[in-house]
Amino acid sequence: VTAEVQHRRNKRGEGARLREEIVAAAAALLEQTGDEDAVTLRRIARQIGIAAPSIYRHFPDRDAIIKAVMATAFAELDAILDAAQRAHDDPMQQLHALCQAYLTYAADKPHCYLVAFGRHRTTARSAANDPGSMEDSTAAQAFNRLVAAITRCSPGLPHQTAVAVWVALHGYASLTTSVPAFPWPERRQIIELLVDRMHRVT
Amino acid sequence: VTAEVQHRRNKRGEGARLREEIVAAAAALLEQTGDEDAVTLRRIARQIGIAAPSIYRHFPDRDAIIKAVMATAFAELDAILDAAQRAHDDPMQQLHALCQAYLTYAADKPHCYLVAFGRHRTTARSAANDPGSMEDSTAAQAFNRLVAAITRCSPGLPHQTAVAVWVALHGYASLTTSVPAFPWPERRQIIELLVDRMHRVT
DNA sequence: TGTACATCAGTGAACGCGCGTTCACTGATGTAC
DNA sequence: TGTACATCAGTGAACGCGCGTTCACTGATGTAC
Repeated sequence: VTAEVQHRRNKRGEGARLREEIVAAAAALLEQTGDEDAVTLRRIARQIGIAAPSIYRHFPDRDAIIKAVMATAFAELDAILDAAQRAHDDPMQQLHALCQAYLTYAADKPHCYLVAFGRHRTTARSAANDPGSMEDSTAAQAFNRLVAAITRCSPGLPHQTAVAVWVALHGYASLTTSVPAFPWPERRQIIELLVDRMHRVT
Repeated sequence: VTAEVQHRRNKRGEGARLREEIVAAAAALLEQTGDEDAVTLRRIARQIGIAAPSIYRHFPDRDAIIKAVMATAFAELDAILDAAQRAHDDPMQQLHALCQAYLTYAADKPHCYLVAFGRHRTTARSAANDPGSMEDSTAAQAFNRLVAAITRCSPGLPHQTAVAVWVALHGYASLTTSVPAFPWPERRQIIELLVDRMHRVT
């Protein structure tokens, strides 16, 4: 198992293409293995069919690749949430669509999602050096959509309610991946239950 | 940095003591680093002040140590939940205490908690070989306490409601650790909100 | 149209590292006589 | 009470591995003249 594919050399000026291939391969590796540490330069290189040092033309070090993968994942999620919201006019329908899209994304790329929202180590590390880093702010951005949608639906205590909904969505997304053997209710059922009970300020 | 402490040789028949020290050191390492892969035989040995091969008197391989740490964590959590529940007679107070205890444990040992309930890789791996493994069943055990407590409080749809509560607790526990920069509500507030809205079948 | 050359995309060999694990061992200690 | 010995707890050196990263390089390709 030396190389999965033989890589075709890019043309003059198109070297940047390899950058995308590297990020895509890293994301695929992360999704397949579910292990951030399994995403090594050498495995990425092997998957693409290039030599490992070629990566250094595009990234200063391994960590930069991981960060690029995270940035891509967050951008995807954000785009999906945005699209889901725009598809409806009614605030309640928007909220439903938002939750649905959130869980669908997490189910489609479970490990990318888990690493993106659960990488305690790097968050802990980077939080010491530079608080409010990319991850935190983009996580906050995804969250702010939910806050806004929930605020539109229910007049009272929007922040706490939104936190409760987000927290439950994240918990469902995480646990269905971590403990698949459990008899989980359907996505739609849990969303209906959550939204139904949460949005009413009785 | 060769050895943190010089380890005193155990007396004849008391060799089993080292086993506990190994598990404790591994748990401490996991909690400090937040990274399962940082728990290496050599680091454990260094922390205790023994030679790395000495570990093989007590564990067949590295994986067995990690499993022992997980088993200990689950046992602790279960004992804590049990104690919280026994401290009250009223079902509603029991439920509150249970949720409180759950979140307190997760806050005290955040990384142990996260790895125990979020180790997607090993769960994925072992689920292939032996479905319904130790982790799953013990996770289910912790969960079944919640189901029982919630069932006692509310007559309708206990399973889905219990899932919603557990899922929200897990999400809160995970995200407060992963995204500490966020303006999280207090533990008590989120519990009151959850229990209050969830247990009423309107 | 031909040719020299700068540049760009990518390579192969090598480095030092920490790791899990194996092996043959050492030396203290309790026990049998 | 003394001593030989089996056993138990733990060791030091070594192995092969995959890793991130560095280095001097190769060879195709577009461009200037």
